[in-house]
Amino acid sequence: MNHFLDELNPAQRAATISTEGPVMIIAGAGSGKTRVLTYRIAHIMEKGVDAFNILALTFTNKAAREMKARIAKIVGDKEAKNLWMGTFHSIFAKILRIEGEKLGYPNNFTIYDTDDSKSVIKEILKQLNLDDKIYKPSMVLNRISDAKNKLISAGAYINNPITQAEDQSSRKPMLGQIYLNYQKRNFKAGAMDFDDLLYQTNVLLRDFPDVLLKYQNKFRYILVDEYQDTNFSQYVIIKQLAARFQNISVVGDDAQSIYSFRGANIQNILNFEKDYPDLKTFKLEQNYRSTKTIVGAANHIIANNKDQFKKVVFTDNDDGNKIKIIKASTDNEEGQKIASSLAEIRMQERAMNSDFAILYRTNAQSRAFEEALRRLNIPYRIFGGVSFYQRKEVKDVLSYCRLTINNNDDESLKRIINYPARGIGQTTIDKINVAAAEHDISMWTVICNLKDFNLGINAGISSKIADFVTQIKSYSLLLPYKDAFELANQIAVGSGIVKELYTDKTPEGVSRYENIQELLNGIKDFVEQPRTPQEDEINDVIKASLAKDETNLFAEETDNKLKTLDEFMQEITLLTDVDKDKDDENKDKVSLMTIHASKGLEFKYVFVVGLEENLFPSQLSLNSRTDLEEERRLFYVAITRAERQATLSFATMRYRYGNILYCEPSRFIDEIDSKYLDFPEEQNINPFNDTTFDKFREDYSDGAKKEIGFNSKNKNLSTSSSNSTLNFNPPAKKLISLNSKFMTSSSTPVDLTINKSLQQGDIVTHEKFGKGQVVLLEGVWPETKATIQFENQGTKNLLLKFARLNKL
DNA sequence: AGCCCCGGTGAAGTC
DNA sequence: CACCGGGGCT
Repeated sequence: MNHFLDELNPAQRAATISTEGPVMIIAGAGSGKTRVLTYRIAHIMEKGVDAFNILALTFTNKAAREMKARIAKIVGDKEAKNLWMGTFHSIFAKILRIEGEKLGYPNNFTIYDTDDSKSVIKEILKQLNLDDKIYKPSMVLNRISDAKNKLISAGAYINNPITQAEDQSSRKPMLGQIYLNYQKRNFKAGAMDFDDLLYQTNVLLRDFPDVLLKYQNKFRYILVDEYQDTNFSQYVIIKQLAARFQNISVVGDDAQSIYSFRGANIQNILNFEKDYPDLKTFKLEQNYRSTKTIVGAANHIIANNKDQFKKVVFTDNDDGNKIKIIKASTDNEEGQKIASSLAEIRMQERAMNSDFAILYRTNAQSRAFEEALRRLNIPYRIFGGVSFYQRKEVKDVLSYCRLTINNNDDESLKRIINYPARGIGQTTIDKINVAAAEHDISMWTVICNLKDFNLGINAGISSKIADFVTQIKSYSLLLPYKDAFELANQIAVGSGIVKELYTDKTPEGVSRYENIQELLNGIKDFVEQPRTPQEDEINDVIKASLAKDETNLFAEETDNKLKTLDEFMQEITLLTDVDKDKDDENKDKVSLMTIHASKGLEFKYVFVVGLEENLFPSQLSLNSRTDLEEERRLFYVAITRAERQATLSFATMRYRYGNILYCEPSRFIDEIDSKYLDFPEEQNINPFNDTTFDKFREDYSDGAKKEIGFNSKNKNLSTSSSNSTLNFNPPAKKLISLNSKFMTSSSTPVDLTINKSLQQGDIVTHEKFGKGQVVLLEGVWPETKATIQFENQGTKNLLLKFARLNKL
């Protein structure tokens, strides 16, 4: 049998066997990067290194799983299982579960998602009496996120003259204070946001040399995939961990760096060379994935960027088909043309649905393709977009789970303390919230000791709150004894959510009910899968800490085999879009996703759609060269996903933001040498003549200008000279809204004396419904309901204490 | 206490 | 156009 090293070309082989010391591998698209990474790990293990001593950081959990499976085939399942492999976020979340108590976090800390974070920021704005129009929560969160990814603490932020000057000049001087409060609040709630997982890991490694040493010794070999997309915070973690043994290898491709918006920094590659002067660098330049046409076109595209490493990607594969350009008149037609082109290729090439991907710049573009595919009965799966875990009903159940695990999780508490309705109103919740903020404690602590706070909450509501506390406590006590499925099921039923949804027989209600079932099924699957060794390790630590807790009387009886709810929650919060694919992997479906999500994947046939100026490249990227270059790298990533054939499409008109927008083909199409391209036939264009294509573009932009010519008033609304918008504001609609405004503003106070004395048969007038007759009176004042037959508006049931009536 | 309707506002990519 | 928050309605 061949040894696996024999499968490699000389460059790959050299990169694979150079296991000691710092190594940088610059790997072009499709050059066998994953194979090298996999074999490197296998090779290190064959040399006798224990899998427990190897840390591999990948971009998705799915990539980690697949790589582990490949390694298992070489070194055996048992050994491979012991590897520490996963995304930065999931690996360091696990380490923080073990070590976080040193930083004052509970080991069952909650991970706040972006919604939670924004909600916390909104509260802080309220508390500080700041305008959320000026301090937009998403903007504030971005700013905090940036700071954390640069390892700037709240204190440092406030004391830093540069950030202060920036915030002063943007009229947001309180950002530092918000950041400080945000950290305090999250800490108090025992919660970390995504950036904290990296930031707090840095704090841990900085402030606890013994911990640093422990992990330096543990992770003797460190491998980082997609290194071009790491940010400063990640870079420092790696640098610290590798400092002792220096067996650090990074694999990346500067041409595929597409995440600068979340702090990724190409500079990390350059810094790497500075940090490790005795670094060995390898270049993988032979592409095994794609045809000569695709590789050639991709090289052509990327050559337009100034910032790049010298690298020549080449292939010995066939020439393959030219890259087809599809022109559509509208976004919907684009969907149809892509779907039928897909069906045609599928038939001609006898391809599977799963051989195809449709890649777009923004999630909002997916709709037209979904519709067209559905019409042709082509099964598809869509990655990203609104996640299953974001659905209201799912989040409700998960909030119960989160609060059960971490009672201090204020965000979850607020969500469910009155859902399903149990008579704890907004006023009460506000009081609790204010008290918690004042005393710097969690809302849970307040409601557990309600008597001590004198909040003016009456006995009735107090007892309802006490019931709620008892209920959650009963779940928390069960955590160690029930598996995740049993407990989640008990929570879903016991909370009343299942009942509430079950009684709702509307289509939406049924679908919500099904989503809860799906969630529970997912938890069941999770419970049935055995733990990995790292998960066992973390489990031991958490269970040991539970045993220390004297309030937990039965901790020593805990069944260690049990996969518990807290483990499930950890797992799902850090899934990437690609990881979240719930479908059976074997199902034969077309993949729809953003180009960002497609990174690292490959498909035989790829459609890159929406190639229009201001969409791709995005208009937000047009202000700076570096942004435009990132956009171009994104296009490079898209094209290089294709093995056999790539197709590009654009529409000349599309709906966006409720307007019709006329579009011009993307400059990126121009940037490809036309010898690689196959233009639409009806245009009768000589594909070997670039100037003809320029003309073709001008025709479209001219056409657009002509068509919107009558609407010149609106022209100045558009952001670029070549795109114009048409605004549709039907006058009729305006009138209606004016009318209703008029009606509500002229309202008069309700005369309750009249309402109280109404009798059956009385004739009344209502300012909205007109004239009518009382046909029925039910209930005792002030809950009296009247059924009134209006002359023109039909029969209405009105609550008399509210209804604005006059007696005639 | 919730539901509904209105008007205002925003609109890229993600762990 | 889609989403959200506010305020009116019952």
